[in-house]
Amino acid sequence: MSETKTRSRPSGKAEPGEPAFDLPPMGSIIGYKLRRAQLAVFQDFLNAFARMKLRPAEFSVLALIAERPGQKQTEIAEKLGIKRANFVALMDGLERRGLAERQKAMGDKRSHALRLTVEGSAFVKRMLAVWNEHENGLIEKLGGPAERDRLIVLLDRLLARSGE
Amino acid sequence: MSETKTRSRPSGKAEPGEPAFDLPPMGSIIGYKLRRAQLAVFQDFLNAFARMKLRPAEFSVLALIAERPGQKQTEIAEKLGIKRANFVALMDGLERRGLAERQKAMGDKRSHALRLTVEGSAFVKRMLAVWNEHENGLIEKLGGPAERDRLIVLLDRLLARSGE
DNA sequence: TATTGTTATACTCTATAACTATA
DNA sequence: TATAGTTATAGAGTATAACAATA
Repeated sequence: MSETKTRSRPSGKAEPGEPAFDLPPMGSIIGYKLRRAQLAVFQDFLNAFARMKLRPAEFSVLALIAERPGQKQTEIAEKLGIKRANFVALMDGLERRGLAERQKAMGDKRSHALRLTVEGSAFVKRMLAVWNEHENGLIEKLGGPAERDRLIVLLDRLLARSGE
Repeated sequence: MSETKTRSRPSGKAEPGEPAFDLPPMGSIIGYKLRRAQLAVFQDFLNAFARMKLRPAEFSVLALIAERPGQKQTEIAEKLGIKRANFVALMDGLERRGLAERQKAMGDKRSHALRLTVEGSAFVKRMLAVWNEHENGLIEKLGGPAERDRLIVLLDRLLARSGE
C-alpha cells in the first residue's frame, strides 16, 4: 500500500560529492523524536521528584493503589506493563519506606491486597501536588490544555491496535 | 504561576467509600502516554528490523555516518545523546559486521574518521527501504503526513529549552 | 493443571572514573 | 592542561525460567 510519504524533498539526482543516500532529516523521524521527548519529560519528572526520591514507576504504582486500594500485584503490574517478577522489588521498596503494604486478601490466599499506609496517604497527597506543578509546566510548554489533548490523541493513535 | 489545568472533573467532595484523592486518569498523563507510545514504536521498529538484526541506536549511527562520512566518534555520539564511552561497543559491533570502519583522520591523530564500507553502503540502502515502510506505517496510523508534522511540532515543544 | 508471588539470572542501556596517546 | 578514544565497572530496566503455596 501507498507511495512514499516519508520524503519531503523531490528526489533529485545526487550531486557530485554528496552521499548517495536520500536520508531522513533525523529530526523528523517519529521514533527518534518520541524517544528524545520522553527522556526530556522523564528528566523533568526526576528533577521535580528528586527531593521526594520518587521515580516514575513508583509514582504510577502509588497512584494506582490510591485510585483503587485492594488490587493485587499482578493487576497493577499488568496495567503498567511491568512483569510481575520485576514488580516484587518495586513493591518491596515502597513497603520498606512505609508508604504501601501487602495485606492478606480475603478470598484468594495466594494474592496480596495492596494498600497505602496512613503515612503513604499523606505522601500521595504531597506527591499529587508536586505532580500538578510538573504536569502544568509541560502543558504550558505544549501551548495549553487543548494542545495537550491533541498530543494525547496522536499518541493514542500510535498505540492503537499495536498489540492486537 | 497559573491555576490547575490538570484536572478535568469539577473537584466535588469525595463520596463515602471513594478514595480521598483527586487522581489523574493515568491515560491523560503526558509522560506516561509518551513512554507507552515510544515503547510501541520501538517495538514496531524492532519487528521491522528483526531480519536485519538492527537496533534503533545502530540505525541512527549508520544514518549519520551515511549522511556525512568522516565525522568522528564524539560528534556522532553527541548528536545521538550517547556517552562516548558507550559508543565504543556500538561502533565495535558495526565494524565487526563489516558495515562501518574507523579510519585514521588526517589532522588530529587522536580521532577516528567514521565511514561506511562498500558492504555498509549496500546495507544502508536496504535499511532505508525497510525504514520507509516502517515509518509510512506509523504515518498511516497517525492519519497522514500532516498529523505526523503536528506530532513532531508538539514533541519539539516538549524538547524546547529543556537543556538550556 | 493453572495462577500468585517469589527468587535467581541475564541482557541491554546508561553513567562515571580513570587510563593512553595525542594535542 | 585539555581532548579523543578506550577500559572497567556499576546501576537501572527488563526478560525468562523455575519454584512453593494455593486454587
